Amino acid sequence: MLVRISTNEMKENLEDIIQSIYLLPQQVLEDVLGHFQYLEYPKNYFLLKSGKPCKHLWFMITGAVRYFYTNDQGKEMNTWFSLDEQILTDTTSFVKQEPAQESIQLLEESEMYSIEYAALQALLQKHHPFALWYIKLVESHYVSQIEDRIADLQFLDAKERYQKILSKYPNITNRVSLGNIASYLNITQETLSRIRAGKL
Amino acid sequence: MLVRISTNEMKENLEDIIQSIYLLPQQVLEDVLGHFQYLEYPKNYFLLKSGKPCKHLWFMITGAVRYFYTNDQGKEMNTWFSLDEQILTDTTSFVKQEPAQESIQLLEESEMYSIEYAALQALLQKHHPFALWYIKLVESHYVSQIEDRIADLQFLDAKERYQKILSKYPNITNRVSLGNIASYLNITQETLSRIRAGKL
DNA sequence: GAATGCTTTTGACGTAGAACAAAAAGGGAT
DNA sequence: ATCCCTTTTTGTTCTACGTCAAAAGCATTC
Repeated sequence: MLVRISTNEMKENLEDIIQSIYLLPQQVLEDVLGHFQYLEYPKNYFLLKSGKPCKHLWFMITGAVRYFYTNDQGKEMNTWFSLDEQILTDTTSFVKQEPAQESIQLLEESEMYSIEYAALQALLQKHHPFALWYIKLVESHYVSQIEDRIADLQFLDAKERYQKILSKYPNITNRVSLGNIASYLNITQETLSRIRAGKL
Repeated sequence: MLVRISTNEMKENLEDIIQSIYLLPQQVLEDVLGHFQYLEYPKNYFLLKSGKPCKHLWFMITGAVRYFYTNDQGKEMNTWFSLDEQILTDTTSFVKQEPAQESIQLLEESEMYSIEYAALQALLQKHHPFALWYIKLVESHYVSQIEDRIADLQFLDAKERYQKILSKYPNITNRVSLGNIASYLNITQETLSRIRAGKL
């Protein structure tokens, strides 16, 4: 499923998000916006399958996705959730254009804008302000989120990590199954069920 | 301790490292090199203390450092080691210029080049190619390393993580104490000692 | 509303690694 | 060599969480 909407309607949402990262001159902004596409995808759709290079950077407007690895025993292990207004990509695969080790799957029907790797690279070369914009994006999106996550994994136990994701996404339990959350927390669903029941 | 060496001597090492990230036009390169400083610090020196904003990006030439948090109980917990030719900074603190949550301490006498945050920002605004250079730096240094680390923490047990750091830094056991490595692996030194002895 | 298939909960038991304690093994200095 | 101080190893006990198994809850569909 893929729906295009009018350029005007599209611009409003996306423009705000882009300008909130780093203000671009009007002329650069126009050029940039022209390279984004509006898309709607159904529940369970794969934005990215492991083994393929990640060719897009997505700006999700509404929806929910999970990132996951498949381990040697074939078990899927969630590494991340993003709900609603978030920037999505497999950073490692995207920046190197190498096969991704993880997959990105929708947990709900979702709407988003996307830009292709090649278009992004061309814009970086063409517009100095866009390069500065992208630096801000990488710094704020990739880096800060990810470093937080390391500290969590290293210092918090299962219960604390559960509380933390609940405070980040208070309604996550209504949108993501217990099994998926347990996988993200790297505990079994039985253990998460007991944490939830207050037995741990 | 702080030693300045001649501009010529300095340039050679640093220039290679910089150009290996992304090739800069000669004129931009000169401007950039002029903003780096050569430094030597003694063992146990703190490049960064938690609570202070991280004002520098360091290019270590030789030496060894640990990154660590201090938890609520006052226990120091290592999050990372860098040995020899590595780029060092507390990314989160550096990009936001906010107080750092972690500290960076030398484990050996070390030599490095550094550039200040303000100088870096000015160069990014001034030179489009330097902005492209910095994007490469962030993508390769910050992002790839960090994402690997998450996968390790999430999917590998203590023994596997130990083997992995050994394969990254084969001689790490000669340069970093067992206690420091155990803290990085998030296990006790007793457990690491047993892993080393093959009893686990 | 019975049947079918997911998701979540509960129970019993096993285990990796923590915590605590104490012994052993290395270095330097004198 | 001897003393002192740090680092590493060994032994014992304890606990959070995993594993396996089964039951309960909740939707869909016929």
